[in-house]
Parts: sequence; structure tokens; C-alpha cells
Amino acid sequence: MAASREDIVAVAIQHLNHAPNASMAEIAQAAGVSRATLHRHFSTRAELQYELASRAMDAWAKTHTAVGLDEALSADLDAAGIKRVLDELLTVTLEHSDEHGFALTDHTTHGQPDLVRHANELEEKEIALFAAAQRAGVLRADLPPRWVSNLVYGLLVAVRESMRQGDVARRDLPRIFLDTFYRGTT
Amino acid sequence: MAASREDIVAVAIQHLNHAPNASMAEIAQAAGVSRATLHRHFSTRAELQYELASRAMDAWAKTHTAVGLDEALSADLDAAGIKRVLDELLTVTLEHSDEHGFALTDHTTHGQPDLVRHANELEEKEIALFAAAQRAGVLRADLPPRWVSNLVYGLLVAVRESMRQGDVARRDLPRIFLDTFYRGTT
DNA sequence: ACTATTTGAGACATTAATGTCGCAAACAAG
DNA sequence: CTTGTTTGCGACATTAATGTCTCAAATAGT
Repeated sequence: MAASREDIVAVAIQHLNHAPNASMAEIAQAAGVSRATLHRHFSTRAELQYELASRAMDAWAKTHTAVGLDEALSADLDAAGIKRVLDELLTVTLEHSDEHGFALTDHTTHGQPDLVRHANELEEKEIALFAAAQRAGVLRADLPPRWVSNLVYGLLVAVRESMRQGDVARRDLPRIFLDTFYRGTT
Repeated sequence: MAASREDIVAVAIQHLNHAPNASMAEIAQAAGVSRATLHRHFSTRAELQYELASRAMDAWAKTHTAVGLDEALSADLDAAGIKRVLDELLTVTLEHSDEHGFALTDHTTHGQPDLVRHANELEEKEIALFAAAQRAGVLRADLPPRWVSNLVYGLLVAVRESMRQGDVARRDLPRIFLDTFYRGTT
């Protein structure tokens, strides 16, 4: 057995992040299986995309668990504690941006109510963290927390572009990503 | 005559920025003409997309002309002069992001050598400005200028997301965009 | 009112992608 | 070596989008 369902999923996520409109034939080729085999695992393209979006959502939820986001939101953390959780969230999010950062765009959750709801829940938690960071003085208070959430997404897009074009050394990206988020360009 | 070629182009740019995979039928409907009329103006979908990308490129070049980018790169401007050109460039780019900011993605220039070349030329000029700003002390010098270029793109993505979701008041966006670019979130 | 031009509607052909299926080949297990 | 399972291949049907075409209707100009 050359490729398991898990192998196929992993390759499909990577490939669709790079080429969102790739055909089933192209995805199968990238995964090293035939189109028939891909169809044996996923009856339709919509089923495959749903699976990928679900997994991306789960991975995003795991990111939140890994950094202890729920606990941080419940506890009365001081500024240093919030800063640490925020740093960890940003770092882990960057590390996993290939797996789930871009799969969670509109065209993958497209109209699936449970996926949209789950994504919204996860985003609201991050926004709550940004708001708490603002109250604690970790982040400036004059930017809407929802803007900060979109900013993180925009920075991930900038990271992806930089990696695609080889504009920045990969090992420098975490420092540059965090530094730009906090300090901007001046 | 309900719609001219110019009207169709303007609507098509807006619509495709919002839904890049929209069919010719959908674009025609958005433009208020029939699919047959759209095909009378543009023989193929590829021809339409080429036209839109060309116009986006021209609009981008006009942005550079409007802020006097070429002159600024030739002259020995002081820090205040560079700052002014940079501010203008960012402001005008934001204003026109609907017309050309997102049309200039890979899937529109897709493999057209002249469009790719033109886009690269324009981007190189912006990168030269960022580098000059770093030498002049207007921007911090420890970020690769190509990262700054991708950062601007990422910020425009954040702006688009914020507008789409109504996360930020439209009239606040220029200030937030510039402020986040320069100062980050702290 | 008449003429010329443009457009919308829809039919039809083509293309591309998807979905389904059967069967030989390859692989795995005993 | 045999049996069972899985896969690749390619044919075929279906679907969706595109491209082309004709003609009646609408619009514009005189």
C-alpha cells in the first residue's frame, strides 16, 4: 500500500494551499496515487475539501490547546503571563501556517455551517486574547482587536509570499514575523 | 447602450477581487449585460483576465507616477522627503487596493511574461524606496526590504478582510493601515 | 416612422473536470 | 504458491463552463 488516507490528506493540504484550484487529478498525482484511488478515499471533491477544512479546524483548535488559550482567558493573568501566551500563540500559528493557516479561507469552508461556526468560535477566542492583551498594556489599546486578528492573517500571507519567492531566509521568519507584529517597520 | 466596455471592466475587476473563480456568466450578470455581450467585448475568459491584469498594472504604474516615485529614487532626498513619498505611496495604494491590489496575484498574471515582467519592475521600484527609507533612517534597517514589500501586501489583505467583515470602520482604515505599518501593535 | 446597430436569449458544440465502473496488475497475508 | 485485497488504468457518463452562432427584440440615430 503506497499511500494511506492520512498521507493523501497531508499532501492535499500542502498542494491546495499552493494551488487552490488544482484538479482531483493533480491532487492525486501530487499524492502519488491514481485518481480512482483518491476517489476511493473521498467520493467527491467536496468531501475531500470538507475533510481538509475539518482537519485544519481541529489543528487550529489544538494550537489553542497547546498554548493554553482557554485557561489564559479564564484566569486573571498578569501582563507577563498574557505576553507569554500571545508569543506562543503567534509562534505556533506561524509554524503550522502551512497546514491550516490558509486552508481556513472562505473557499474551503464555503457555506458549511458547522465549519463556519467552528472557525468563528476559534477566531473569537483569539480576539478575546488580543483584547485582554490591550487591557493589560501588552498591546496598544487604540487598534480594534478584530483588526489585530486580521493583521495576523495578513502577516501570515506576507510570510507565505516571502517563502514562495525566497525573499527571506526561512530561519529568520519567526523573528521577523513577531517583531513586525509588535514593532512595525520603524 | 446599457454598458460600455469600460463599465464592464470596472465591474469585472471588483467582482473578481471578491470572487476570483466567478464564471463568465456571473461576471456578465454583475456587469448587467448578457454573456453574449461580454463575449462580444472579450472573445475568451483569458482575454478578459489579461485585460484586467494589464489595467491593474497600468493603474499601479500611475500610482507610482502620482507620488513621484521615479523622481524620488533619482534625487538625493532627505529623510523628510522620503517619508513624504512613502506616506503618499502607502495612502494611494490603499485607496486603489480595490482596483489593482488583488488583481495582481499569480492567478491573474499567470504565466504572461510581459505582465510578470511589468509587475516585477514595479515591485522592484517599491523595494528600492523601502531600502532608501531604511538608509535614511525612516524605516528600521534590520528588516529585508523585500519583506517590507510583502508586508504591505499582507496589510492590504488584512484591510480587505476587515472591510469584508465590517470589522473596522472604513474611515479609520487609512490611519490604522499606516500606523500598523510603522508602529506595529505595541 | 424608418433604418441601422447593438443586445439578450437560448441553442448547440466543445472542453475540462468530476464521478463511476470493470478488470488486469500489483501487493499483502497466510 | 494461493488467496484476498488494493490499486492503476482507462473507458464512459455526467456536469459545468466556455465559446459560437442565429434571430427577435431593444435601442439609437436620422
